[in-house]
This record gives sequence, C-alpha cells and structure tokens, in this order.
Amino acid sequence: MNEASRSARRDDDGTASGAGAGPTFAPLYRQIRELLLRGLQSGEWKPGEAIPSEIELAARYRVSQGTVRKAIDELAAANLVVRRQGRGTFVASHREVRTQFRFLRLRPDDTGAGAGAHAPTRAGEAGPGMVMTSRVLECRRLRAPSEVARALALRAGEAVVLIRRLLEADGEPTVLDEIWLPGSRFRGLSAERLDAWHGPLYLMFETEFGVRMIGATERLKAVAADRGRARTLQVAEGSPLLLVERVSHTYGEQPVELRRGYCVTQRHHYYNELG
Amino acid sequence: MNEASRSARRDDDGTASGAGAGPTFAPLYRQIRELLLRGLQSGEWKPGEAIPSEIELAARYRVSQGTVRKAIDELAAANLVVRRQGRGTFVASHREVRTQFRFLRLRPDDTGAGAGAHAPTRAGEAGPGMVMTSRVLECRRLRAPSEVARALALRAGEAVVLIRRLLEADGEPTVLDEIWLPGSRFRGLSAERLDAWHGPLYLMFETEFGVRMIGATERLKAVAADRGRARTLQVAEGSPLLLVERVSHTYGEQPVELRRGYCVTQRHHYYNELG
DNA sequence: TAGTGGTCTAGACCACCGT
DNA sequence: CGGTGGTCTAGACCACTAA
Repeated sequence: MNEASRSARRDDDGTASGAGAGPTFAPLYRQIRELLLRGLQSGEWKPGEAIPSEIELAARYRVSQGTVRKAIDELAAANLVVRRQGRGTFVASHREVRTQFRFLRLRPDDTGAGAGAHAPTRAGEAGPGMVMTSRVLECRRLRAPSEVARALALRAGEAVVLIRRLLEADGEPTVLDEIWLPGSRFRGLSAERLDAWHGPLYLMFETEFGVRMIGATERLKAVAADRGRARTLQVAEGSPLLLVERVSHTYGEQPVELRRGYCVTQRHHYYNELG
Repeated sequence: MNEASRSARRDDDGTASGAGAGPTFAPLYRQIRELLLRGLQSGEWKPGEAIPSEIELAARYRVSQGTVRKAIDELAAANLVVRRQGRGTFVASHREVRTQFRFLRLRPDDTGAGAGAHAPTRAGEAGPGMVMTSRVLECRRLRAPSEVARALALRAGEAVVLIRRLLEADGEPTVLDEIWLPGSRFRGLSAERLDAWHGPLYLMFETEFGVRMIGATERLKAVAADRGRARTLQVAEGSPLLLVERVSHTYGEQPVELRRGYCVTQRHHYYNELG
C-alpha cells in the first residue's frame, strides 16, 4: 500500500491525532484484527467455516500479507480462529475435539499408570480421560435473582433460564451444575431439547442459539454439601465440595452464562497450569 | 544470511534429513529460541539483566532481525523475558511487580465496591488486593517420602526441605502451606533465613539459590480440615478447605517445588481465567 | 498443480528511552 | 541524539493439502 492511502485510512479510523488527550492510534494490524473480529461477531463467517485467505484479506484491506498475518496471529492465540497449513484459516467451533474440553478442568486423579503425580492426562490429549454423562434435573424460566442479574449484566427481574444437571463421571455422580442463561438469547430452550441433545452444552448453544462461548472467569471455593446437594451427589451432608463459579462470555466480553458447579473431589481434581 | 550458510547451519543442527524417521527440522527461529533458552538456563544472562539487542543477536547467529524477533516473541509469550520499548529485552525476574503475584491466585471475595461479581481485582492490577503476611511454623530437612520424591523427580529417601508456613490475609489465618524442596538445590535454607527474608518466596529462591520458578501445574480439591490444620487456621474441625497442590518447575520442565496449600475460602476464592 | 499458510529476508520508518 | 524495540512492506521460497 502506498503512503497516501495509508495515511488516509489512519485518518479515517482514528479520532484524534493531536486533538485532545484521546487514544493514540492503534497499529494497523490491530485495526485489521478488529475488523476481522467484527466479521466473526456479526456471523459473516460462521463457526467451522473458513475465513478468506490472507492474500485476499490483504487485498481487501489494502495492507500487506504480513500485516493481515499478524492480526490473524492474535485471533488464533485467543482461540477465536484456527489455522491449518495448506487449507486455510477457520472460525473456531466447539465442534472440534481440541476445543471440546477447553473449559472442562476436572480430571480423574490417577492419570496414567505409574506416572508422576502431576503428569498431564496424556501428552497432547485434550479429553478428560473419563466418560462424562449428563442428566438434566430441571430446566425452567424465571426472573433473575439480583446476583444472577448482576453477573449476566441484566436488569433484576429479567427473564432467565435455570438448568440444573447432574454430571456422572464413569457412572459416579460427580458434578451438580446450576446454570443460568439470559432468557432473551435462549428462547425455546427446554428440558426436552436438552434431553434430546447429545454432545457438549456449548456446542448446542453455538449451533442452536448462535451463542458462542469464547472465554470465562472462574472463582473456586471449598464448601460444605447441604442436605439437598449431598443427596443428589450421594455424599454425606457436610462433605467438602469444590464450588466452581463460572461466568462465561461471548465476543466483546459480553457475559452469557453463570454456572455454579458443585464437584465431588474424592477421585477427581480441578487441573490448572500457571505460566 | 546467504543460502550456503543457512543450509550449513541446518545440517549442523539437525540429525536427519532423509536419514531415518527422525525429527523434522525445526524452523530457524525455533533453533534461535533454543539457543537463547540455553543462555537463560546457563545464567549467561541473569534475571533483571538485559539480553543483547535484536540486531546484535541477529549478527551473532547470522540470521535476520525478524527471525530473532520471532524467537524472542515466543520467550516473551512464555514470560521468560520482558520487552521494553526503547530500552531492551530483559530476563524476567520475580523482582518485578507484574510477575510478583503471577502464581498467587487467591483473591478476596468482595473485590471493588459495587462491581459485578466477577470483575478482576482492578483493571490491570496484578496484586492480590490484600495484605499477605507469612509466618514460618517449621523448616527442617528430612528424607523424601515416596510421593514427594515422585513429584520432584528424586529418588525416594533423598534429602528434601520441608517448610510449613501460615499466610494471613489482612490479619486472618488463610493459607497453611506445606512446601517441599529438593535438598540439593536449597543447601543452607533454614527457618532463620526464612524469617530474615521479607518478600516473595520465589524471589528468595531466585536471588539466594539461583532457582527461578517459571511455571507450575496445580490440582485443586475440596477437603475437610483435620484437627491440626483446623487449629492452625482457626476454623472448626471438618470445615471445608481448598487444597491447592502445586508442582512448580524451572527451565526444561524440571520440578523444583511441591507445595500443598490449605486455604480457608470463607472470604477468599481462587481465581482463574479460561480462554 | 494451484492455492493455502509458514518461514525468512532486507530495508524503511516509527515510538520510545536515556543521555 | 543514538540505540532499542515496534510496525509495515515486498518478495522469495518452503510445506502442506486437495483436486
């Protein structure tokens, strides 16, 4: 691209050069990244589909391939997009096995035969190394309690969906989930549809409701099992449970799920890596 | 660099081109990265010091600046090195505030005034938002129990150091740590030296023993407080505690610490982000 | 064989830092 | 001001994939 057009675009995009204490200009590749991000968010390219080639994007935005490349690099680093040499760059989807268990941090304790206590499940293995089956206990619509509304950035009293489900790992009751979703985005979600669905919940959200979870923040606590939860999880009342409170979000940090998972950690643990 | 010298270096580095089913050649920038890694590991450049400039490294290794850049990019992404525009690239150190609390995931519950339940402590804040004080209960040398030896990749019975300490958050007993270290790397570590040290433990390990923690894997469980720990933490026996079992490592994934932290999560939680 | 992403180069210029 | 990292370009070539 030539000097003139570059300056022109920059002037178009920015809001202030010397005007005020406004934000300084973002590098070109970040501007491109934002444009691509908008394409993802708007559904111009859907999960599983390929986005245009780097060369095509470079031509479209009138920048060099290297600049497009750096923009895509960041999207790939954020797991929003997956590069495949020789094939193209694809919008990430919960369909893919690698991404499948990205949000599931629960692992069985004895992972690998005589392996060290902290060996990852298996080299390069993404799966949890266990068979997880889900049983929906309840699914109903109600008005958001205040803390749920706050977490989902809704007004108190707005419609939400509450799902309660029991996860069994290798046949043993292990996680009791209480999932809150904004009613507006999940119209038509019901216990029947949940029962009919076989596969990861986030894949259902993606394909059936067009809501793609791309990240989450979690808060973990140890709590004592109350009567009801103890019964459901088949543990003694007062047993220690690992409470995982998760708020997950789509594009633009927009929260779309509040989940409280009560986990029995007798034979399982929550796995995390610090770098 | 010219074709001839590039081919030459590649032939030197690799082990097999068409010979056997050996590993395929790594890209140049990865080879450079490994060379830099060796420099870090060997202590050629020490924590806090600057490594040579990109231009100098490019000349030394006879590659382009862009290739060196990509190598350093990966080291920076792994937090092994910190780039500072206009100044240089520095070996990461636990001295820096940003890195200071990288391994501390415990946060006070009510973070920010009326903020949403899941707002990070503060925008860009690395600190824990609380005053943490440490009290060493015990520090002694003994022979490694088998599971400790396994976690630290030692032979059973080798010398290890056991540290027990109590962390108080804003004056309240909150975490009871049991820390196991390989004796060979931590000669001369004693309760007195620990008491005399003020600052993060990992900084002490780095400056006093030349052991730099660069990463860790953690396993979390909810457990019931036994008699002793309940007393130390001033909670009721049987109270749920968050057990954080951490194995941290230095360069080359070499484990150098096994830590079990028993956390009271009445007013605190373990924070995590999933991307 | 054509098209895609992946690597590598060389050089220009910018933004920032310390002196 | 000189030196550092940061951005951007243009073009060559490689590695992989699919038709």
